[in-house]
Amino acid sequence: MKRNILVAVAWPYASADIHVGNITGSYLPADIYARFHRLQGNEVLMVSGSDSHGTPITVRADEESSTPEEVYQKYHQRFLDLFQKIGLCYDLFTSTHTQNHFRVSQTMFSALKEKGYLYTETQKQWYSSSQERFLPDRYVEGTCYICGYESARGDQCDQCGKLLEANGLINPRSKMDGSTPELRDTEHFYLDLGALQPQIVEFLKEREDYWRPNVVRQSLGQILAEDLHGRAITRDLKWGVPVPVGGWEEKRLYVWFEAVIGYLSAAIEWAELTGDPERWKEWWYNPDSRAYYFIGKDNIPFHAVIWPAELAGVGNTFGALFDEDDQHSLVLPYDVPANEFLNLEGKKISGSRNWVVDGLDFLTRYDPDPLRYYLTANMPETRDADWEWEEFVTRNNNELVATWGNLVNRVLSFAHNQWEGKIPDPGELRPEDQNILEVLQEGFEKVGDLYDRVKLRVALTETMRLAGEVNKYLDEKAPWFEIKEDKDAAGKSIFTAIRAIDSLKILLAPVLPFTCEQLHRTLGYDKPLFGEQYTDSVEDNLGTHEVLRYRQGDVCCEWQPSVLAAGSPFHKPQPLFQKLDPEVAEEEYNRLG
RNA sequence: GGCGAGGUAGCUCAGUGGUAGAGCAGGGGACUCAUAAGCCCUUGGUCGUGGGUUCAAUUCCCUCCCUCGCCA
Repeated sequence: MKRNILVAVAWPYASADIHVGNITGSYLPADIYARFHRLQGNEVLMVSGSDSHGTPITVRADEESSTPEEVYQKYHQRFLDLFQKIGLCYDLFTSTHTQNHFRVSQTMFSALKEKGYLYTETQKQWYSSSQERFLPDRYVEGTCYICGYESARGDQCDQCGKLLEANGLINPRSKMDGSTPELRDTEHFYLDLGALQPQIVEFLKEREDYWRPNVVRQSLGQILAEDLHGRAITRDLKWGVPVPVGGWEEKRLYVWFEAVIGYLSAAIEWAELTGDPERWKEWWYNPDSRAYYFIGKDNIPFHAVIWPAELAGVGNTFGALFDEDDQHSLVLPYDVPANEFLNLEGKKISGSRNWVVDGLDFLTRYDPDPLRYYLTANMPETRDADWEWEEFVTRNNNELVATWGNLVNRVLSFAHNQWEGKIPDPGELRPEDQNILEVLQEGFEKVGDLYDRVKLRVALTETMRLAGEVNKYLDEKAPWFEIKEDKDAAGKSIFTAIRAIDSLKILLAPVLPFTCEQLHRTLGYDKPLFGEQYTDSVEDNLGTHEVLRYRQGDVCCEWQPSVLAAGSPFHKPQPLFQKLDPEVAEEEYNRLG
């Protein structure tokens, strides 16, 4: 039975480049998951975009004497470039700065308001009269009222480590221009999480048995211990989504409230772009569809608590306001398989201290599949992991080149030389041949189950173990001896080995799409394994935004063992992977810091 | 302070109520189809500490210690 799978991927904040930690945290696992389900024949919709609003972008714009729009566009373009190069097959990677997203976000806001889950409250906040704007807490500095440290930030003191009430800072000054801010009243809308708490607790408890413990227990434990309270969802800002209420023209929706709505708005935009504007409902209004949210652990509260609260809160009111469908509620997250963090050589990744492996920079020297492989083999699914250049080189050489790449190369070279580029006809297979093919067949179930449960790291380990089994089989049969005595016997071995390789190709394809596609062509297939990525320009009343799209097209192969036929032609193999000089590890390490 | 995750062979990690596994690294061997890759054999661990439940715990419960994260 075909299933609708929504692969919802974290929205990168458009004010910094993406590094390997970001990639393995959410983007890569999402892509692997989407590719797996595409091979399964399920209806996959993978969406995300650039988180384009918020104060840091306006601050960056001020620093660079440009506009928030220019800042977000710059990084957005770089995201599109990177995602194509590492093969992230988004059905739509868009932006929050679109007319469509504005409309969807404002509808969510209005629906929550109509349901009574919003209220307003007035608070005091630092206001810079020189800049004529309210300052976010972290842009105010002053003397800590606890320890007396003179350069405490508005939200936290770096000396005593205490979190501060910004209003209490002594001698406050703006980090922007050093001027002295004053406290002013400002009114904001709040999301009444307290009122939504029972629904959230029920939502989490229903999923407690299959969610990752660090995601669900943390959230649930915290709520049960301390209860939820309202959170402001508007800001005094000019850049962002306007608040759809009269008299609120000077304020915007707070990014944390609005960005998560992107999962819904991107699906709606995708449907519009494909010319089938109702199609997003197959994922969002269909109670049998499953929504998976791939995020880093820093985003857990927003996806395990706040976004579900927004969705549960609107109920069927979103549809009623948006497209006059009051029969359906929006689908709640099925799973939030958040990853932990990736450290780098034992230390926290830090862009500003150059302790980072940047995605685009990496790809100027290495191929995407070795990156995807290493990040998957080492994915921080249950706890923080560590990127070590030495391990990257070792795994590349020992596992990709030696175990898998060499298996492909030794079999196909031998076969191509001895059978003139055609797959030998094996006649009747021997028990040992059938045995290894059965091992592979069972692999499809086992590995498939692991992928499905988002245990990508183990799925890959198990697949590589199977590659090892095929190497073993080959050494036992030793077709290079068989051929001297009995070419038919060698033909059986080689036929079996090629089928095994062709099957392994499918098992590995979610993780290694580029090299599996190459192998796929070498084996003589006409149609590709996957569709193609492409960019597109979309115009609306906010301007133009580039998007990344995916065209599934006419593909072949499903999540099934190989049925490659005897006699079919194939090409002489080219190495799938480059062996790396061990010195590379040291060179790369020396680039850091 | 509250909530949570993790502490298993030199390294990276699996795993289970019945006295521990993989890969890499280390040691030895036979072979040559292959990017000197692959294959076979092998050396490594009182499964953080102290208790408890049990016929039996690394696996369940509690204390404590260490690491990391989240919240106020």
